[in-house]
Amino acid sequence: MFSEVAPNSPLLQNLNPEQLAAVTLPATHALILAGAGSGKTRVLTTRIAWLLQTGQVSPGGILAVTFTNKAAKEMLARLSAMLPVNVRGMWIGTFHGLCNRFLRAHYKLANLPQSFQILDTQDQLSAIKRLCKQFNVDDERFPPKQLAWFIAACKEDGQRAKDVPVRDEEGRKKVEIYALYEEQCQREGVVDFGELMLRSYELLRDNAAVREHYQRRFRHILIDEFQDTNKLQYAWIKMLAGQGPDAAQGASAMPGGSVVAVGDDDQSIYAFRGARVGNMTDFVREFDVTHQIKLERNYRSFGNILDSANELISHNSKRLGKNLRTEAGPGEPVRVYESTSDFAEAQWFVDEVKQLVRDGSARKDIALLYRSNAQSRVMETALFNAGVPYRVYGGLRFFERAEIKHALAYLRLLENPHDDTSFMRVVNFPPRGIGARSIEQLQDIARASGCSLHDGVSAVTGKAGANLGAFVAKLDVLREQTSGLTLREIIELVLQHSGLEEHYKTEKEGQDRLENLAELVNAAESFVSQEGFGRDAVAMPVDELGAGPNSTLTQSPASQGLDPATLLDEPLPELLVPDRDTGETLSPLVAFLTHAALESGDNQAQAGQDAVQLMTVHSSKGLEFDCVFIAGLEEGLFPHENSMSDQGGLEEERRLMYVAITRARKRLYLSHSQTRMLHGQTRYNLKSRFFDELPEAALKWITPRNQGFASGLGTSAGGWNGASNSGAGGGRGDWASSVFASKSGSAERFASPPVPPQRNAPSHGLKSGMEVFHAKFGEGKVLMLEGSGDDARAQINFTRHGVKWLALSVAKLTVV
DNA sequence: TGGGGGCTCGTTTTT
DNA sequence: CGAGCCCCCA
Repeated sequence: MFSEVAPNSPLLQNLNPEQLAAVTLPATHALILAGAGSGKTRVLTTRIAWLLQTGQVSPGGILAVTFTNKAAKEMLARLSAMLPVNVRGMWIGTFHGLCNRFLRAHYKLANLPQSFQILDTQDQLSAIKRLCKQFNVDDERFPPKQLAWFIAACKEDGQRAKDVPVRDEEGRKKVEIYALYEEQCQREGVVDFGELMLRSYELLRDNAAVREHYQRRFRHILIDEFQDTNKLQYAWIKMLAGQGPDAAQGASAMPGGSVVAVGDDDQSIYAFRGARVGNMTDFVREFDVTHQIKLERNYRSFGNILDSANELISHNSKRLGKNLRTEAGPGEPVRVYESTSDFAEAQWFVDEVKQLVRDGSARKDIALLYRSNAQSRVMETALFNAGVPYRVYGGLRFFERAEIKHALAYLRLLENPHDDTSFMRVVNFPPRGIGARSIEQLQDIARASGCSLHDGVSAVTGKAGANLGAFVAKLDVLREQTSGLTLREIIELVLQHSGLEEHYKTEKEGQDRLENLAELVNAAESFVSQEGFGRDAVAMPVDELGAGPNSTLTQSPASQGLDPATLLDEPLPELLVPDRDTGETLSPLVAFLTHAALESGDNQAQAGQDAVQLMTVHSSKGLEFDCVFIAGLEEGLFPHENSMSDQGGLEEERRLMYVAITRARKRLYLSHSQTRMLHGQTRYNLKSRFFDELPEAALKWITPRNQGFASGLGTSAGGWNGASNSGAGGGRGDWASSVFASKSGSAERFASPPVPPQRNAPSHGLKSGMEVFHAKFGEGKVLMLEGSGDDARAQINFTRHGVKWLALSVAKLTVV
């Protein structure tokens, strides 16, 4: 065991036995099931540090993959804090970042221009729209969004257009468009996110020399958030690890490195975008994984919170199996609140936050989580009115803002005039009299002669030709003027001469945009200095890539406390890729543009302030807060109605809830509302079934009884009163003592195990289709019925008042 | 050409 | 209800 090499290494101190085992695993394939808050990132980084320190591998032999830039950065930061090692030689980054690095190094073999640009989702969509227009695709039958999704899904599955099975005419057309889109991207020298992955994979698959080089190089492959990998990413890893299609052939297979996959099947919440939890079991089977370690000790939350998470997730059937435990004691109960309306819920939330802040909590340690973005509005309004600083995550990020995208488009055209997506974006921005007709004319010419829009301009005649010519001339002049300038100077010049700056100066809402453009200059400046062209994958000199494992150590091994004898410093076999001979480096501009595409930047609104954090449950993954509020826990919202049709969907919702619960360190609040404004209509929601899946003993119901709907519900039918309180609390009428079950009530507490609320046996005698009369809303027709007993509700289409949901225990209805 | 009015649609998202 | 999109009109 290598662990004997450095048994007393300070690195290994304070690790629990499972963590220690994971850190010091032998060089085999292993799966680490890392529960929420179990110190996963620490284990990953410590393992890398330990491997380096014990001389089992040199930095060049490490490949560590994450999903987000944030995770990659954190890993690098922790690592350089642990070891005085140059992180340059290691390949640590996101899947896409590493694929980009790989493709830049082998751009010729990948059949790409060295300065290829990356299309983000917006760019990809506009490229598809342009394509559809050009080929007269009916955008009713084939919405560009759907095509974009289709193409991305194909690529995630590793399928080129020719590989996609065609079943019907519609499928054939989609595949045809996919093929045309690929052609267009290739012609324009751009790649989308999926293409970064797919083309890297194909290059590894098809080029034995390249494949074997990297298989030999990467002795240790570590993957974070493995449950989120898609099919292609898993195939890519298999290829790099020498477990690809040719592995079984024996003789020709190169010895691949060890793969340590870290993940948590209970936190798999991205199936909707192609993630395959099944990769975890596939991995165990296909790599003959013999070492599996569970990290179940949680260092984040108190017992009641963990009990809730454990109990909830135990309702899922497809699990690898894992139970979080803590030594921190039970802590406070999980507080549950039921409100009458979404407004009331928001008001309660704000009041509670104010109280927490008065009691000494920092606002930034308080988070509000919700299932869908639309829920933030009412909460924001309440916070705003109360003057509580808050920050909403999600939304447009820095490099996605229109003015930034415009500036980047000019910059991209300097590097690559054939980037038609960028050309289209700014050909008439700021407005310079080039309208749809001129552009159509140009597109026709370009298509006819198979050239880029830029090259087609010279053939356009008349006034349109003159205007277009002036635009292209301006670009050409800019290109000349900026050659040899620093990145900062290039951007400043472009902002001035493109007319962007002038345009936003005169626009009345332009001040913010001008500030953002100024920020772009800053971003470029700090990219050049801080990222230092090496820490960041994109800017690495090409000749460093693929070099031997020690070539990137800046200090001698001995000076780093490494034992030279144990370093794997034999030179790697020559790799016959032309780019290595040239020693060319990427221009700072290309590097910066790549950085902008791969790292869309923070949404910097109110950053840095001590503000309450608002976000969806999805974007809360990986974060933790002292106090967490999960709001809108209602059937249809959470679990979301669109996910409830199948078992898999419901289980993913449950995992989502599990993620949400496990964000909390000290205090957790759950809330649901009886009514909610949705799509401009008041909806009457049942409380989420997830309440029925939580341990009663860990909960504390804090809703006053009988507050109900007596206070009035505006246009509603009078709504609920306390007695119909969703059956939410037993012990009705006694809320001062207020520690009781969230569901069945004290009378049934010792009865049978939790039973889902009955959803049959209506007692009201209504049926859908019946004509009814309501004192306030008049005549209507029953559309739908839900629930039973006190929870029974009917959806009724009133002739005069439209569709409404009514609580039958309250609404006075008579059958006509 | 571009702004405004009318229309539709409405989970979750990173790269 | 409100955001984003498209089309039409000035």
